[in-house]
Amino acid sequence: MKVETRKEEIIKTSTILFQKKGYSAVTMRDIAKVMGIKAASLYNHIDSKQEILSNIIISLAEEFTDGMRVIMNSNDSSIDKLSSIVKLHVDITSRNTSGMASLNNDWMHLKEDLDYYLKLRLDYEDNIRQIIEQGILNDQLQDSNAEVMLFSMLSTLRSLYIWIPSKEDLNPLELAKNLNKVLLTGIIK
Amino acid sequence: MKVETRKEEIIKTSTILFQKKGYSAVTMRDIAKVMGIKAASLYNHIDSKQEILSNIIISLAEEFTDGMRVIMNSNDSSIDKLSSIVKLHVDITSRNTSGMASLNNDWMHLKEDLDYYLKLRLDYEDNIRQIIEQGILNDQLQDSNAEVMLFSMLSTLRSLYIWIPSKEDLNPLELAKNLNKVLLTGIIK
DNA sequence: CATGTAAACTAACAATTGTTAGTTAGGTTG
DNA sequence: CAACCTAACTAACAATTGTTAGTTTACATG
Repeated sequence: MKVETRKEEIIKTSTILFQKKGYSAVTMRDIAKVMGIKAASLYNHIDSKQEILSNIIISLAEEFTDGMRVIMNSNDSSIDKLSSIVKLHVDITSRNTSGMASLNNDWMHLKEDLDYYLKLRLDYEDNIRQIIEQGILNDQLQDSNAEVMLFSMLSTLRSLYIWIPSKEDLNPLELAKNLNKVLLTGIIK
Repeated sequence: MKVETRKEEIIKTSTILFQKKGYSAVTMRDIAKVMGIKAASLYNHIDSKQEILSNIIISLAEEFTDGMRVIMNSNDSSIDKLSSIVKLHVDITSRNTSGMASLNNDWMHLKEDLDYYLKLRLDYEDNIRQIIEQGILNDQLQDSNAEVMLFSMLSTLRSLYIWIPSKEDLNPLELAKNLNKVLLTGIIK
C-alpha cells in the first residue's frame, strides 16, 4: 500500500497537464488549481517548475536505460533482443502514458539535465543500432538499410503513448505480440 | 522566380522557431529578432501569433488531404495505395520538415481552426484504415490486427520530420523505396 | 499543555507576454 | 510636387508568468 507523497502527487498532476498542452503552456497556477491549492503552496514541496519536468523525463529515461542494460547483457538472439525492446516500450508506456508525452515532446525544455538526457538517448539508440547490425551479419535480418529499420521501429515505439490510451481493451502482452509481428514481418502477405 | 512576400517570410521563420521550442515557448519578440525587426512590426503583415500557427498547420493538413483524395480515386491495389501514401509523406515532409513538427506537436494550440484540423486528420486516418481493411479482404495483407498496422505505419510516417534532416544524403525517392520495403515486408529475413 | 512541523494561505515582485496606437522614413504613382 | 503606401519604428498597455516572503492553520509529538 504505497502512500504517495505530496511531491509525487504534484508530479503526477503535472504529467497529465504537460501531456495535454506541453510544458511551456502549463502554468504553476494550472497545476495548483487541479491540486486544489494555490500556486505558491506548490513550493512547499518542489523547488521549481523545471524540477517537475526533470523528474518526469529523467526517471523515464533511466527506466529505459536500465531495461536496455538487461537486454544487452543477455545472450538472446538479435531478434529476441528486438522483441524484448518492444516489450520494454509497451511496459513502460502502459504504466506512464502521460510521462511519455513529455519525454518525446518537452525534453528540449530541460536545463541542467539536458546533456544527461541526450546522452542517455544517444546511447539507447546506439544499442538498438548495434543489435540490428548484428542481426544483419548473422543473417537473421534483411540486408537492407539498417538506419531505416532503426528509425521505423523507434518511431512506432516512441508513438505508443499516443495510441495506447485509446486502446485500453488491448492488454500489454497482446499488444506487444501484435507489434512484434508487424514490426518484424511487416504487413504484406 | 517566386518572390516571397513578407508574410511568407515571417511564417517561414516562425516555422523554424516553432520546431525548436514549440509554439508556446516562442515569443513574437523571438520571431522579430530573427527577422531583424521589432515585434510590433510583425503586425503590419500578420494579424496574430495564432494566425501564423494556423497557416503552418492547415496548409500542411490540406496538402495531405489533397494527396489522399488522388490516391483514393485511383484504381490501384491496396498495396500500391499504401506505397503512394508513403511517397506522399516523404514528399511533403522533405519540402517542409519544420512545419511537420508543428503539425505533430502544436495542433492542440489551434483555436478557430482546431475542429477543422481534427476533422481532416480523422478523415485521413479513416482512409488509410479503409485501404488496410480492403487489403486484408483481398488477401494482399496479413490477416492480423489492422489497427496495429495502421498505427505502426502512421507513427513512422509522422515521425519522418525528426529523421529526414539528419539524413540529407538520402534522396526522397530512395528513402520512399526503403521505407516501403521495411513497412510492407518488415525487417526479418 | 507546549512545541514543532507540514502544508496551506495572502500579498507581492519583477519580468515577460501578445498586442495596440500613433509616428516616421523611403519609395512609387498621380 | 503632392499624395499615397509599405514597412519599419517607439512607447505603452493589461495580463500573465515563475517565484519569494511572511503568516496562519491543523495536527502530532514530547
